[in-house]
Amino acid sequence: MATSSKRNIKENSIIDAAEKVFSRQGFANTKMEDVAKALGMSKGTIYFYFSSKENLYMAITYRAFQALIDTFYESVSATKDESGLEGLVGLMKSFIAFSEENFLYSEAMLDFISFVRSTSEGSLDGKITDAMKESSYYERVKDIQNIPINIFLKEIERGRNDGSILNKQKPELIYLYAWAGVLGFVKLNSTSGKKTTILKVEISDWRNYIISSTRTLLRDANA
Amino acid sequence: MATSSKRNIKENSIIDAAEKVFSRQGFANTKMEDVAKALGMSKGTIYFYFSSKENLYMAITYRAFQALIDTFYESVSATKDESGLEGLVGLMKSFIAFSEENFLYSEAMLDFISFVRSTSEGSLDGKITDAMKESSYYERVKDIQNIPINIFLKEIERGRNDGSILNKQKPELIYLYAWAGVLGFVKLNSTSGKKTTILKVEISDWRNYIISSTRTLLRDANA
Amino acid sequence: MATSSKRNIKENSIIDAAEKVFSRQGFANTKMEDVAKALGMSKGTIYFYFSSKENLYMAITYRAFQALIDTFYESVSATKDESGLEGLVGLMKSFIAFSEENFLYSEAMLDFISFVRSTSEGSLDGKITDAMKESSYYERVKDIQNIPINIFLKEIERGRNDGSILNKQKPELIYLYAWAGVLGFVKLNSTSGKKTTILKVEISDWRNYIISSTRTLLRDANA
Amino acid sequence: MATSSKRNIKENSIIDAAEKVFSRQGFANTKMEDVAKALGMSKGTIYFYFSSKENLYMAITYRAFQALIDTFYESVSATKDESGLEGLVGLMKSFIAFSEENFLYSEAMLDFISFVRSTSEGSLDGKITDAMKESSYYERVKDIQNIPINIFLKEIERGRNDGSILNKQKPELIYLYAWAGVLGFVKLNSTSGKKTTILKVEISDWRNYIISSTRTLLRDANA
DNA sequence: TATGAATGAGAGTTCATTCAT
DNA sequence: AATGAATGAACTCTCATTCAT
Repeated sequence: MATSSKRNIKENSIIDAAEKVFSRQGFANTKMEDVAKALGMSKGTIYFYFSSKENLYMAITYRAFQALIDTFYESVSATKDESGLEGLVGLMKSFIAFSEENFLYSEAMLDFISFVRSTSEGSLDGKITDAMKESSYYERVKDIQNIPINIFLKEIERGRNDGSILNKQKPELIYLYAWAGVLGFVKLNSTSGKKTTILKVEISDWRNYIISSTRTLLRDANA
Repeated sequence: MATSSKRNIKENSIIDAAEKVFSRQGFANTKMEDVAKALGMSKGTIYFYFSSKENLYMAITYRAFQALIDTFYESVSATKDESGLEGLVGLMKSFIAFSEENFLYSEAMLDFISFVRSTSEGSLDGKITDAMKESSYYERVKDIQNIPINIFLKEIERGRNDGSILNKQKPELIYLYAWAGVLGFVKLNSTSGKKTTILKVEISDWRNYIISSTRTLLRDANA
Repeated sequence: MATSSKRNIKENSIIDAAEKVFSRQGFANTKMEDVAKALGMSKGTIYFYFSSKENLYMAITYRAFQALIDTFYESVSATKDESGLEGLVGLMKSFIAFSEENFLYSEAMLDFISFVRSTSEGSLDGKITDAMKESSYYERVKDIQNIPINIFLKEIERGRNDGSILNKQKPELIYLYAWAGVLGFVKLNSTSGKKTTILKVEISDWRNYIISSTRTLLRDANA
Repeated sequence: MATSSKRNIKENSIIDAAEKVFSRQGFANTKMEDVAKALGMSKGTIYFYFSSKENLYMAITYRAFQALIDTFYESVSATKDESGLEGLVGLMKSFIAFSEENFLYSEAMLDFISFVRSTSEGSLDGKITDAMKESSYYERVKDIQNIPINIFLKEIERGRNDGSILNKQKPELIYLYAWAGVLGFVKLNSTSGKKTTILKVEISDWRNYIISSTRTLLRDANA
């Protein structure tokens, strides 16, 4: 445990640094050298902990899912005394905040699902496929990727049971719609630095509108 | 004029090929060599017409905006006898179809606005900035980038005037919300190859739900 | 033809240089950079002509077999009026001289047959296998690898027919025995630089003994 | 002595493991890590006992010569009541069997003599030279490298004295000829895995032919 | 205009060796 | 004695871009 946790600490510090550098420069524009420099260590050391750049990214992806799961559980717990609708609204708020604060995580999760979708059919480039799949984190991520979705679906069910959600669409569809809206929101805002407006719209107004639309749509039995 | 149009023809054939190759393999995974091969010409020739890979991408971006503008005008024209709400719904349908059929265009437009947003503050990597801005297409794209938005906004106005749209939000906000939803939709579906479902949801159901939500939200005075 | 031969000239000049550098430093100890420097060109240019270091080595291997074949044909032609035994002796002399003058060729041919033997059973390391087999020269070499052997075997047959060779062993066995002797001879002499003795034995005496043993064994009906 | 022998035991177990791994994968393809893993110890520990990878290989080389010497002595002892010719034939049989069973030893001995020959003139790469010579085993090997040769030569002398060997060539030359034949034999058979034929020739036939040729040549006063 | 050739600055990865404990 | 970490120089191969003709 002692040894193992020491190693874990180091691994985590590497992931920490990698997150920062990838966030700033993007995955493709970042050399392993950059990550090493940010840590004051040598490239070789990073490879001692992570077998490849892809694997390092996968580790970040794993963190991303874990963090989202934590965020979701916290949200659910905070709204457990309110209606299911408010539970869902809480999830949406959390999701938006999470995605804005961790754009890299948002990208990583998207990359992952794109990757999984693409490879389940054998398209895409062979080498990337292998590099990804050989990552020790790949399976781990696969194991937890659906947890956020399930949390979301459960809240929909709760809202239907308590009558706060009248929308009759398939829960998964509602999730996809919500996810897409959040994804588009952060994509359009990304690399915006400290900007607070886009197209003369206050980003906070947009954020609020996503929430209010969610309410509107969930309450509407015909939506 | 004669020379110029000859040149234009050549340029367009290069863009045609580049679109195909980029669509298939993605921009980053495509070498200039690949584009040249697809054209049966040499790399050098491409550089005779396009100063850089970025510039070529910018040319595609320009086409993307042009194509979207055409699509939007056609939609507006096709629904000019219907209500403003239906005009907007028509735009949404067109937008979705356009994005699905031209994922590369969708990406290019997103890249462009991300780029513009990022550079107006001087963040991002220096080299890309220069390469992009030196592109002869850069200014051209800047000139037309807002036309789709304006078309969209005009339909909202029309809908408000004819009473079919009761939603009181700022038109730009409605546009952003719509754009984000479509963007998320295609992003989550991209690289899906021939898949027709995601998370057990029929993609066509999702598409329909985007439309019906649009109607719901636009009609709702409190949304 | 003009273009093609120009390219061929360049390719050959690269192979020329590579031969020299590999001969001096060995394949493994030579960087592509070294070959490039020897040519006064850049690494990239070499990769323009040869897809990999392995492929360059394969090109050398191809040359090696071609050169041996030429040498054998010349020898056969020079001894066509003598007995089959003398024909074979001539081949041996040629073989020895060839191997001494072109140690790299000797090594390359040995590597090739070792490689072929090893892969026909699927042993060896996967990556090397692929790199080798992807070489455009691989198939070419396969096509000609047996020609020297066949020339050798034909001379044995001729010698049996004219009564100069009485040895009754399987021709292939005689070839293997001869090959092994020559191989061992050059291996033990390799990297000897300008040395003329080994173990106080004059190399020329050794060379002569190989020849005389060949005669002795071929003439002997009981050997 | 106690400490020293403890150390010796450890050293030997490392050499044991290294032999296995080098035999399987070859020296160049083996990482120190692989050897460590095979031993269940760390790389650092290996470096505690062996100053370098080369040094470890030198230790193996030393073993190789020792083992060959043992083998030769045993053979001589087993044939001491037979003629000198049969003694030599026995040595050849042993040599062949030894080389086939210990291909790594065969390679190591060849590398050693190539190395010695090359450095006595200062050719070859500087770094390897230093690494080799700094090896504590280097001198040890030098001290015993000629023993197998001397054993061989003594048997020739014995054969001449008892009249069983009529061949008048310099003994060292006979040794070189024999060594080369065996070396070529194992080289051509190496990496052949479990193959029992080469060029449609049974390897056992080849083996037998080497022996019978030896007899033929040694008996022949004019060879 | 067009092309084949050439360039050269990387980029990821490897691994023998060293070091701190 | 032993180990896990750390190092950093190599090394192959890539590819946008440029150049000479």
